[in-house]
Amino acid sequence: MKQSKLFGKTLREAPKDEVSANAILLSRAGFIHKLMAGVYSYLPLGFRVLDKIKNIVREEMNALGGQEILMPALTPKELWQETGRWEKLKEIMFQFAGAGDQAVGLAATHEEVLVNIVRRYLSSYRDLPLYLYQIQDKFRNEPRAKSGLLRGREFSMKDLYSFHENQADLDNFYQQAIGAYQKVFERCGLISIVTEASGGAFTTEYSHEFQVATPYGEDEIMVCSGCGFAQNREICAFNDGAKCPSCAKAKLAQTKSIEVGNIFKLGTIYSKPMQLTFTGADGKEKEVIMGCYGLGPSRVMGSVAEVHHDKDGLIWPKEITPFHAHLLLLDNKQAGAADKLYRELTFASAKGGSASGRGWEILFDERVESSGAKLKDADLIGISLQLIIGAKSAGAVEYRFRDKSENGKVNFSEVDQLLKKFYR
RNA sequence: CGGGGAUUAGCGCAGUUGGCUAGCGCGCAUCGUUCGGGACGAUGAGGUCGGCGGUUCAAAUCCGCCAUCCCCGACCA
Repeated sequence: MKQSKLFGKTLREAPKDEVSANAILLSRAGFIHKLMAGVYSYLPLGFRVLDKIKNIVREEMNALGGQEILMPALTPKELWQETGRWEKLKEIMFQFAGAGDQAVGLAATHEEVLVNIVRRYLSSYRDLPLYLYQIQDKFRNEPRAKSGLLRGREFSMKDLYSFHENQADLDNFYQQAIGAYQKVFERCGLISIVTEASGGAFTTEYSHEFQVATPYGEDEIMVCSGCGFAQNREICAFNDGAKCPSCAKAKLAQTKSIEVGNIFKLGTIYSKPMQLTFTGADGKEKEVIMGCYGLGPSRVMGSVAEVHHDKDGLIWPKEITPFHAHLLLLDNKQAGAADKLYRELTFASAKGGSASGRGWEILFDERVESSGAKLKDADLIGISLQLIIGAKSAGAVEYRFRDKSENGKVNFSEVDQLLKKFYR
């Protein structure tokens, strides 16, 4: 991608009123655009990052055995009445009149919609277990949207639902899901803390939240530095500095954090009222045991921006960087060489898999701008690797990792190797 | 929903004891000189001053209502 053609511009100044790092930096760098409180558009750079996060989620959900589907956001009142949630969720759900005054609502979650589908197809224990998920925008009429992407009224969510014939099978899958979630967050460059939290109305057991420590988080958790025990402060019976109830060695420390995922054992809370049953091997009809597993890609993106930045701008972890490299042309005398390198790196063989095909995602800054402006923009945008062609690089290519871990020079012919070493 | 702050050009802001044609910086356009940490000069385009109503000879400026955004709190399957 040539940067002169890239839609979206960096802003020298932070948007008025924004305070959170993710809102300021993602806006300034041209990743997102706010339409109204808690509702954002994703511009080309932001869309690339969000898409990469979603694809990581897809890979890990598929590895769990999940099958991706897509459900509607627009839903009828009658469906929600089966579980009593039309009333229960009326504060948080956008509910309004559709055609002919039919009452409809934008789904804030999808248990009812999915159970309605599954009960149509599921009849035998042979159909279980079953894991279905979607990545879709959720709508929640939050009383107060805040902190950029961290709390929105429309936001991206991956929701996985599992269906089992018994509790033991759910328990087993639930543990696998915890592992998959940790893998997703790790790949996105986040350290997630598996935190026990209230099961809410779903279960007397704890649910588990995946929390990322950051001062801009709205949750508070108690974490043991020794054994990894963590509880949401809402349910924790111990105070900051108390001895860990789990390992009895280290102390608990209170930390602000942002919840990027939350998983629940639902049991039969939905299958019972909606009559989702199956016939067991013994010929008896039983209620399906369910679990649900939420993860917010847009909130992950905001959290990464909160955690990975410095005074100059964003610092994307390599798996979700909008481009593999930011190629900066700082010396017009070398425009030809830079353009040649850009074409070589981005060239993807038509046949696919050919040795000559590189297929790297490169943002090539060939704009008519001062060198200073290009360097500033590159740091603000935060692509993991910067490749600089300028008077100082003297016939070679200077490279810098945005996290400042490494820099140096390589020959033009060695850039592909450098990329391979870092990304593959 | 309670409390606080804000709303003037695409973005960030100045301008109120009410007064002539509403300014500045960034960005944008044209030309020239620049080019390794947001270059410089010249010229130019761009505004129902958030909305509605009121006071007045006269309102960005005073008064009332409303809307929106941000922060703190409440809330957060």
